Amino acid sequence: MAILPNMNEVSARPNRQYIAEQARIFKALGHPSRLLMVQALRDGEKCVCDLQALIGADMSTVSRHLAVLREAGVVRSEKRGTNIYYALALSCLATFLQCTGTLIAERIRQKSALLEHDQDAT
Amino acid sequence: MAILPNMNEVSARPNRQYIAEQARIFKALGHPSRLLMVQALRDGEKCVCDLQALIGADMSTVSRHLAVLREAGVVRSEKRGTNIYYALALSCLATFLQCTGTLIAERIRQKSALLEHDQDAT
DNA sequence: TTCATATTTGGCAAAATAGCCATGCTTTAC
DNA sequence: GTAAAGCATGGCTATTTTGCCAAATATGAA
Repeated sequence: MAILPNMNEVSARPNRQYIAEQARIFKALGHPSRLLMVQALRDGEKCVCDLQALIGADMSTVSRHLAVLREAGVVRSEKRGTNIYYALALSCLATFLQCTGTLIAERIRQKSALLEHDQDAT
Repeated sequence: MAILPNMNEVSARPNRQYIAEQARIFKALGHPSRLLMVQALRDGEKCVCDLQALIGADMSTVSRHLAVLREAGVVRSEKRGTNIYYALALSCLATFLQCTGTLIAERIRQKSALLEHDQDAT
């Protein structure tokens, strides 16, 4: 029998492959264009053309970004007719986006307030 | 009054700064060494020396990684005596790590099974 | 003060990433 | 069959990231 990763062991002391895969997910999400596409996919699947319109970059660029997301397992793609439709494949992502979103909004708010204060002082 | 980001607007149609900040968080987490440190910090704060022992890279490398995490707002640091202690600053991260962890463990399990199957066939 | 310890920062070379253009592939329309 | 539409991929350059060494900084001990 092959050496299978033990769930408990994984949780306690993650092995290299496990960490690498998880980092891959974060890395895939760590680009504005890719994150924007993922945000959009929360509303439902979209074809590459839709996502290209959203990003406004070359089709080839969008396609590569989608490949990164797909290979990380963040999205999945399905071909129907002449189009390829992408959809979210990481259900728990929405919650996390919501949470960080709230935090970031708060941080941006505070930073704006700080800038305003500095302007008042000068 | 300064233009403050509106929460509703942010949720519906994220602006550039918002997306960039959120992507920054993911990017920071998208490196095996940084992710490993963050995983370790779930157990509580640690000094840089602890984290260096965990990663096994040069101290300067670890310090740089920590700076990336700190600037993204994933961790915060506090100086006490001659040490600097790092702690998680993104509470909702633990849940997401748990969720993706389960998913990844399952994927790795399936891939292992596939490899084993291929070996049986050859 | 001087020394040792803990951490950050400057600087550099190697590696990875991003984005564009041109090209190739696949499916539908004609 | 040919043409067109929708995506992916090869290939290239510019930029960014990574990781090390050396040097700077800060803090506590002697």
